[in-house]
This record gives sequence, structure tokens and C-alpha cells, in this order.
Amino acid sequence: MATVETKPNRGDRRRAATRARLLDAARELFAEKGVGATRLGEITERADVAAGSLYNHFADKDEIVDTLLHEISDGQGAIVDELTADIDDPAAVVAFAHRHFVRLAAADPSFGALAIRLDASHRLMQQTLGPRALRDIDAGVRTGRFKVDDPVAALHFTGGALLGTIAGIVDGRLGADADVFHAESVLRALGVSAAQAAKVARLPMEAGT
Amino acid sequence: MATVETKPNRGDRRRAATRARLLDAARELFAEKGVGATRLGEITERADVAAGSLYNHFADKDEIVDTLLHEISDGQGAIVDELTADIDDPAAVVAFAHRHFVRLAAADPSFGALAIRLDASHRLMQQTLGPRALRDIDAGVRTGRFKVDDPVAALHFTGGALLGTIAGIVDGRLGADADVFHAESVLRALGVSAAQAAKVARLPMEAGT
DNA sequence: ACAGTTTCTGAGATTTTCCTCATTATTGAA
DNA sequence: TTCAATAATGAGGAAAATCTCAGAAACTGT
Repeated sequence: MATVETKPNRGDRRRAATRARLLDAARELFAEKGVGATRLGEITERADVAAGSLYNHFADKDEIVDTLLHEISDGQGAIVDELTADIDDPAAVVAFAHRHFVRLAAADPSFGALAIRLDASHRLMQQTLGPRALRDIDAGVRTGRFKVDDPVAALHFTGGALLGTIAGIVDGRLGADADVFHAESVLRALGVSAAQAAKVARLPMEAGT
Repeated sequence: MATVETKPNRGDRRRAATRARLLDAARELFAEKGVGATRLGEITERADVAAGSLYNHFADKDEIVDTLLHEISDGQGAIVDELTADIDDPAAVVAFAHRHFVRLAAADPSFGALAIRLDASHRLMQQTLGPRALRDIDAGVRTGRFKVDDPVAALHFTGGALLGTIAGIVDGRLGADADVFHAESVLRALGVSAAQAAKVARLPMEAGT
């Protein structure tokens, strides 16, 4: 209602391009040195954009962080949803989702660094990807696949564990193949039998990811 | 050899007191707003200490963070070591250690907030408390109590999960009784049977903590 | 081609933060 | 009590970061 949908002009594209350059630069810098240590001037410099232009797009650093977070979580959330759309077993869904993010962190270091460095990453992860994860956990509890007394506690547990594994990958202590171990541990923690966890965590994943 | 041990003077005590006031203020502020967002001026103001005095004790913010980390990890590490000194079962040791930190976060919100807000808290946690945790995991693997292929991956997994649970407590989504659920999940993830995990995670803890 | 609109630019004003250092206060020893 | 040594003070200089704004450039529609 509020906004009228209209075809993007050349001008619109130019605006979008500088905005994207700013976001890319911010993402890189946040991953490299953390949010707090990144100066707005560094962002505009790396983006090769004039200092003043930043304010045409974002009011302040927080707004950049928020935008980045929504971009990532919406994008990845949708990818995972699609990846697991036709899987019935909740255990397999959870395993696939976790493996997706572990692999993503290995394939794109800036994503991993960002995930663990964003201020209060726990809370934000919970707010954005949390609802989807909680839905999957609940599904497993309902069908009896998971043995979990407190789904919310399980959400925090598994979400934190994911960030922990990502942190291990980011600083090189874990390899890209950590996804299977991680998924197996998640399933066990959720009450899946060891044999089943071992099997489900090793299911082949689609070419994607 | 280097430093001569001598009885603390009144002067020594005064110096130590301002230093302690600075560290307390820093701890509070880091917990409230994160390390990056805390200005040195805020620390001296809250500590009610002149701006210049900070430099009599610390070269810069990093040195404050380091000091705080060592203080916490040495202190809490020793407490946990003592708490678990005469326990043989590695599973019980791990469960007690995790429960201790979960309870600590519930009892002392500033500890919890600090734990999850410290810049790159994952890496730092791993560096400080990690060696002890890894030692306990290794012990469990050796005795066959844990079924874990990759102890380092398990360390990251359980460390992250702990931070996740602490985050849940800090923002009020989990109660102080989350310690049992958390410990039970950790044990399961490490390959302890569901029945054993349920039992060990509920062992009574010493009055302490 | 022209006018009107939007975006970008970058120098510099403003604000914030860090840190030094001359001075004052406190302490311990003689 | 006096003196030397150590610690604390806080005003202010230096540096850094944020943000503004007037003008240039790019773009659109007519």
C-alpha cells in the first residue's frame, strides 16, 4: 500500500549499487576487526564512496549492522527452508540446517567471522533464525523424534553450539568437515539415539550449499 | 625471584583499591554495553577516579579486558577445579562444571552479560577456560565414558552451547534451573546414554556455587 | 536540449575520545 | 616533623571520528 512498485531506473540502480558497495565493505570490515573497531570512514574508503554519501543510505553504524543482519538471516533462512522443504524427518531437517551453516562458515569466512563477531550475536541469531529453528525443534518433539523437556532451552543450546563450531572454523581449529560431527552432536543432544544420529547426520546433502 | 614478597603498606592498599574500583567499573560497563561501546572516560567516571589515574594502572582498554579475563578464568577455574577435585567420573565433572557456570550466570547477571559480550567471546573463552574443559573431555574419551571422535570439535560445541544457554539466561528466556537441562544435553552430545545423562546431570551439587 | 530532481562529493566544522603532564595529595621512613 | 617517593588529579593539547552542507554530477521526463 505505502510504496508503489515501479521499475528501477538507471538512477535507482546507481543508488542501489553504492548502497551495496557500502554494505559489502562493512561486512568485510566487521568480519575482519569487529563492529566496534570499525570506523565509518574505513567503510566509505573501502567502498570507494565519499564520506558524506554514507548518510544518504544509513543514519549511523547501528543501521548498517541491522541491515546486514536482516539481509543475511532472511537470505540464509530462505535457502535453508527451500533446502529442507520436502524432508519429513525433523531430525534430518535440523541436521541439514546446521550442516548448511557450518559449511557456509567454512566456505565464506566473512560470514563466519560476522556471525560470531556481531555484537550480541546470540540474541540477534535467536531473533532472526530462532523462530525457524524453534519450529523445527517443536516438530521433532511432537513426533517423538526428539526427547526434549524445554524446547526454548534446546534452542539456546543448539544455537550457541552452532556459533561455537563456527568460531572453531573461523580460527582454523576445525576443518570444513566439522559439519557432520556438529550435526551428530546436535541430534544426540536433542535425544536422538546414537545410531540414528550417526546415520542422519551423514545423509548426503543436495548439491547446493 | 624477580619480585620480592613484602607486606602490603597502606599505600599499596590504596593503589590496589583504585585499581579494583577501575576493574569493577569496567566489568559493569562491559556487561551493560559491550567492550567496544565502552569509553575509558565512562570507566573512570563510574569508578570515581580521575581520568589520568587509569594510566597508572593500565596502558589501554585491551589491558583492562585481558586483566578481567584472567581474573575471571583463574578465579572460576580454580573454584570449579576444587568443586570437582574428588570426583572420578568425567561425566560428572563436566556436568558440574557446566552447571556451575550456568548457575553463576543466573546468580550474577553481570558475569553472564560479560561472558557473552566480551568481544569475540568464543575465542577468548576457548583460550582461557578451554584447556581445562579439553582436559575433562579427553579424560572422558580415554575412559570410554564419552563417545567423541574429535575432542577439539566437542570443545567448541560444548563451549558454544554454554554461551548460548548463558545468553538465554541473561535475556530472561531461561530460568536459573536451566543448569540441569543444559548439563544433560551436554552429556548426551558427548555420547553418554540418555539414562545416564539424566542421572548424572541431576546429582546434587555441593552447597557452594 | 532543458529544467527539475536525486545522488554523490569532499572539505572542514563539530564532537568525541584519548592521553600527557605539571601539580597536589598521600604515604613511609628517617 | 621533615623529606623523598609514589599515587592521584584534572585541565588541556592532540588526534580521531562523526556528521554537515553547498556545489558538482548524474539522471529522468518533457
